[in-house]
Amino acid sequence: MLKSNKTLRKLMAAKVSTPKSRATIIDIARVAGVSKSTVSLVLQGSSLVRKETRETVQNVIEQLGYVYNRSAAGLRQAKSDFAGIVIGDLSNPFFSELAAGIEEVLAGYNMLPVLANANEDPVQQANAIRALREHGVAGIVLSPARGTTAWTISESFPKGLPVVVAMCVVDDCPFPYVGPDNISGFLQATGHLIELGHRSIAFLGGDNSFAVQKERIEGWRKAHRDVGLVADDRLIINSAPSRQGGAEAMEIALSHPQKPTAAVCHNDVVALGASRLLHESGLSVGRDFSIVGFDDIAEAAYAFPPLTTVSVGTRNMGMEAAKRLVQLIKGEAVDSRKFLGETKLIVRQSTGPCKV
Amino acid sequence: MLKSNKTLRKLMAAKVSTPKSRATIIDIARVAGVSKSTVSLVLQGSSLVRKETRETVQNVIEQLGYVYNRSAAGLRQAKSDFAGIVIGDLSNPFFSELAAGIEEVLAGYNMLPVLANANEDPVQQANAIRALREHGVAGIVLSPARGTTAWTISESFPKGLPVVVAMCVVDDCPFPYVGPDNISGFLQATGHLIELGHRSIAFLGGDNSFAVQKERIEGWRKAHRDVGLVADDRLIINSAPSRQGGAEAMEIALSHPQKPTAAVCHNDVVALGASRLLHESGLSVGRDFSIVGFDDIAEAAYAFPPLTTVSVGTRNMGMEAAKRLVQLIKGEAVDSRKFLGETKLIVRQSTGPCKV
DNA sequence: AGCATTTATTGGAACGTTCCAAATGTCAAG
DNA sequence: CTTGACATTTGGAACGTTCCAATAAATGCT
Repeated sequence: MLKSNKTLRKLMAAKVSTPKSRATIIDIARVAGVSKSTVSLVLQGSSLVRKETRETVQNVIEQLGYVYNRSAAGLRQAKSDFAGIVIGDLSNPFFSELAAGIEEVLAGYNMLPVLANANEDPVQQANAIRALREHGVAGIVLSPARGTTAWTISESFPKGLPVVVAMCVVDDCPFPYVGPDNISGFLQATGHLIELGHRSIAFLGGDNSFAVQKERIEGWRKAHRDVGLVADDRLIINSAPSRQGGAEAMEIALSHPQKPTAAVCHNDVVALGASRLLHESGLSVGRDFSIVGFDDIAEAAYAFPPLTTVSVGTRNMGMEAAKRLVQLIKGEAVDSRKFLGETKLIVRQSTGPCKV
Repeated sequence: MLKSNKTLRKLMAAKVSTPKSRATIIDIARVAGVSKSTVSLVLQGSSLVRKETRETVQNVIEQLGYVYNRSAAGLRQAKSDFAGIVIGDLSNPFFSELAAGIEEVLAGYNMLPVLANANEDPVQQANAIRALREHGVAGIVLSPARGTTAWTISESFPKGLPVVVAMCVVDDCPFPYVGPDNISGFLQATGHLIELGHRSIAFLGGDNSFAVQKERIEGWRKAHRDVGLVADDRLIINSAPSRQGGAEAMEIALSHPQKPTAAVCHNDVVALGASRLLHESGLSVGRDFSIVGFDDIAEAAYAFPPLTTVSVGTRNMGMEAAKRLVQLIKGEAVDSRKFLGETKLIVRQSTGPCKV
């Protein structure tokens, strides 16, 4: 008797056909009195099915509360409508703006973004990418963690997977890139200081291990050239791209033989650190020494004094990144391999006229 | 000859077995000289397979760069490790903080958040939920769009799907809820004004169509009661929860017979609108009239003058929501059906002592 | 009436996993 | 040498879709 076990299971399964789990295409077919193939055609909006049939099927679908199973479909046809986003930290407004831009464009193509947090750590980043791949995302927008090299990247991605790199240049990387226009941003920042009468303007923070550094320094140089001045390379002071680094760099700047009266900084965090050191040294930021940051992070406005900085149009860059990803996924030509977002100088109170 | 078409296809498929698309469990099995079942067992870390075998298989996996196909697995076993997040707008820092909190907890369970934007529109919200369901998410955190009713919600969700409602109460809704402690928040806000000497404090913005309104007004009342005062209901001035609404409400307040000297507002946006109107009327916010907002959106700090407001610990609420969602998914008991986040008064410059 | 063409419909084989029942191999005890 | 117990491994049937080739039905043409 125990042998009938299997048959029994089947029987029971048949008995309790409708109760658990979602209805399938086959349930629909049975109720509508057509074949599963027909239901599938209706689902795909094919013009092959007769109007009447389509309507019958659609009614049954409605009635049974059927929900399409995309995983199952994805198993058969290769395409997926997930797009992965790998970023440092969602709660950083810089990244969430980016994500929002991506989401907006994706939604226009009925795609859904799947988020993965890399925490600025290459190892976590690799895991995140793997998880995304396991889920069969159609492509990935990657905002590389620091220390990511072209090699790391090529390691993580199989040949065919569409990828767009955002915000942070990786040298020799074969993927389209979307990021801020560093040159123009630093041109604006430095130009602003020059207009205020400053003639000895330091470049604080970062070092050449950052791919963006070259461009940023180039912007600083160009601003000088444009008005017939020449930037003094001795005023480039490297440091870690952190608050601490900013403070250290400023310390060096203050006792520098070239006596800078102002500085542009690698980013806002460096600027904030530098600003604090000035304050602690009894100098008034914006009066005794002018400082400009880069990124326009939320904190820049909170700071004391509110930081003059360069905003990089983060949301728009997210949109551009997503646009390119979709093009890649569809196999279309990509608008341009390198998109540089417009930058905008935001004048607050950390800059003022040169008093020397 | 044309008839051999099918066979030909097969042949070709066999010929070019490895080139395109990802390797499968079967490819691994073939190379490792075991059955697909064994590979599957290895993948699941089963203790049934011999150590040697496991190692062989793992080597081959490594070697072929095999990537697990979760959709395929999901087809067979019912569970998914996607969790849906439905929110109004990612670029609103209020929501992105929430999402970040959710992401953090989810990551701890190796789950991935899938984002869907409802744009504060019930129709888009329903679509978003449907899309998420089609993708087989294991559960959803929903921050309901305005106008969402218990009925709308029950309409969108099948019986079994785990759902946690966040940030915005929906009456008679069977799902666990996580949101700010409105009563205590308004208690703090109003208490702050009372301490500053204000005795005629208006409640600006919102109306009873907002589920949260009752609680917020209750907080305002309680603050009065706690010090033996009695709130004057005539000072409740409804309006749309927008900048414009805030300005309108403030206009009414200014010509109000009860002459309020301060106001608590339904949220920060209302407060900002009210603040601007005061400014335009030549009154100094913080000196001539005090204003407190609610939410502590990023803009609150940028505003002129920086807005005194109540922060609701958004990120933490995201974490609590995710925690409950996971419990629901696992079929465990939920910590509590209703979690109220701690609120914190942030004093900036839109409030000051009563001068009357 | 017979055949070709078009229009609708359909069964079955994929897709890459997991699960089950069953098969195999090894060993110890009877 | 059987038998049973245990440790490993395995083939095949699911899961819910899509695609293809084949069928069925309806229509047009001679």
